[in-house]
Amino acid sequence: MPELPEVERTRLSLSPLLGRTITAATLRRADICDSFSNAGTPHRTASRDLLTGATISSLTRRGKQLAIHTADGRTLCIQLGMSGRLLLLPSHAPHRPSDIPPHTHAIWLFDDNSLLLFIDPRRFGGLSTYPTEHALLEHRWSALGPDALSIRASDLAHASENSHRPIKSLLLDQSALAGVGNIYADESLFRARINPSTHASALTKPQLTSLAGAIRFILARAIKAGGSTLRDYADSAGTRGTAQFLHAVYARANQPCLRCSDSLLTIRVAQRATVFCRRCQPTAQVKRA
DNA sequence: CGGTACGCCTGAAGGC
DNA sequence: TGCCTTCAGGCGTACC
Repeated sequence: MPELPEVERTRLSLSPLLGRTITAATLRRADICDSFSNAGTPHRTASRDLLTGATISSLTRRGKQLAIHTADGRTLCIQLGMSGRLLLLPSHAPHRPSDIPPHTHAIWLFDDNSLLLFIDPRRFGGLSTYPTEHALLEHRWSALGPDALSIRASDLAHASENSHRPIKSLLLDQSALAGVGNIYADESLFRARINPSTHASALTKPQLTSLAGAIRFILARAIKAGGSTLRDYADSAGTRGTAQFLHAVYARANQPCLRCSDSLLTIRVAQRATVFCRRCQPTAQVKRA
């Protein structure tokens, strides 16, 4: 389940594509792709622009979304969803049909004979194409909050104002901050010692500062570790991550808290399994005189 | 309109 | 052993 660290590792692993030209592209499942016209209206057309003929000029990321930019200005936005991944097959190996894994929905061929595959068994991910980078920023990324990797306490304060939602629900809201999913939300809240059910507007300034720092730390550390490989995540070179071994609470329900040894609890917040320590992340107490 | 509920989809895992 | 059910979850959409 790729979140910001896994998408960032995927982005970094695609650097061999810079300067390469797409000589052919195949869309094997049309329903994973949206195209945007110059007017910005999303629509599904018979021919979708998978950047054929274009030369890759840069690779960017905002939150969990990845964008491939080309020298002629076109932009392809890739959302990995829950089970999506990219696989880059290098040019020195001959490609056989058996090289193409199941659930491969799009294939790009490059001028050096390398192949890029978009694989997504659950199809929660997808591709969106834009005629310009501006169209991507205007019509898609404008809906995203600030990138979680550089989130500041003031950003969280702004998003938390007058919000009665549980703080975990806010962290998962990509329009509030972009990049945090269920895993890193739980990890960040544990590190900041904040109860996931706390109303966002009830957080104190020190708590917001702590939380922003925890989010940046947890995400940066996970990137360094290559991302979390829980089931089958790997970057585009096939390299798996080890950040799952750093998790303090995620998927550790009923196991001892690494800080106090109390048994970790599971509850549901915002429809998501949520693991926390009731002693290290206590429910906010009403202040008494 | 802020917030919650649901459905999409497949494979892993658990129960009987 | 094997079939059936449940769960996992990002995110768009429906709903109160």
